[in-house]
Amino acid sequence: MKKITIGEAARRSGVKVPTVRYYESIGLLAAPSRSEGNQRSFEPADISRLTFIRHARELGFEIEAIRTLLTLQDDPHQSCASADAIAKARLVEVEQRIRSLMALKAELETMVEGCGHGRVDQCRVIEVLADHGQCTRPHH
Amino acid sequence: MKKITIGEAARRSGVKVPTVRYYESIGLLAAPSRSEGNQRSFEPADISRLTFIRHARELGFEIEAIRTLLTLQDDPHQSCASADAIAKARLVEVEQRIRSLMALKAELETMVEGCGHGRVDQCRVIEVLADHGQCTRPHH
DNA sequence: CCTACATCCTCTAGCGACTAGAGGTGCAAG
DNA sequence: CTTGCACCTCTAGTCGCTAGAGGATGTAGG
Repeated sequence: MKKITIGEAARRSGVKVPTVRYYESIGLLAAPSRSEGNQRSFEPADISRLTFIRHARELGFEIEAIRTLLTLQDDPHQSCASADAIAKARLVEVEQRIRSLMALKAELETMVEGCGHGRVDQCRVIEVLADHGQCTRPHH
Repeated sequence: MKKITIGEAARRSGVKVPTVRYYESIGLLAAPSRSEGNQRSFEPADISRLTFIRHARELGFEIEAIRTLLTLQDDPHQSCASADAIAKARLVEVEQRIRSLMALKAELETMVEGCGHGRVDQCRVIEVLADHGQCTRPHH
């Protein structure tokens, strides 16, 4: 068994070194064994776990959701309903966020298009911000 | 001149009371005059400013960007180019965020659809998270 | 005038998920 | 043996608020 250093683990999993330590500190990752010189020595399973976490984070799952997903993964005989529910909830969140960002985009476009590149007193950007009634779509 | 209390200002601007104080503390809003009993007394101009801030925050502008936008608004003879640049930068950010969320949505949908509602060892949700190679689209 | 109650005040600490930096140790190559 | 990088722990900072403690003020009713 060759020792995997934290730097190596970071490179393989795509999680940054301080973040690996952070995950250990909050108990998301079990504390690995140490070398004689007190340096962390990871197992291949830790790399998988870190990769799992990174991927879930990229998908926008919160740490607490990931914690739940990881305990599910650790016990493969459990029902998959919780995992499903977590993913579905995240999907709803993402859909809502997209809708809200689309409305935002429309408003920003109006602002930017309306900018005559002159002085501030004729600037549509400032104007729209100052007076919400100017928004073409009432979205918030 | 009738005195506008912080509660009244919050109600009129849609910014919460502690947030109004927070904005004052970071210098986004000038410190208002005080009543005999040391209570804040706002002017109508403060309400406009708070509304401006709230609107800009809803559009996702960062506090520092809003600070710049506000100084622009305070001096209407300046060129509108900075305001324009800030808005455009925000637009680009929003567009990128939308694209990334769309990719995410697609991946979450695959996960949720693939869930057979059985046990974890057959669960696509867990599986996809564990092994990124399973992603249909390589987006990150 | 007194009391009840809402609203106000300041101050500190906490949230999530890291990130940065100080100050020190381990280890491998030349 | 020294150079220099990677590692260690610990604390504090980031952003934009939010929560709570502990106390003062303002207002309406009796």
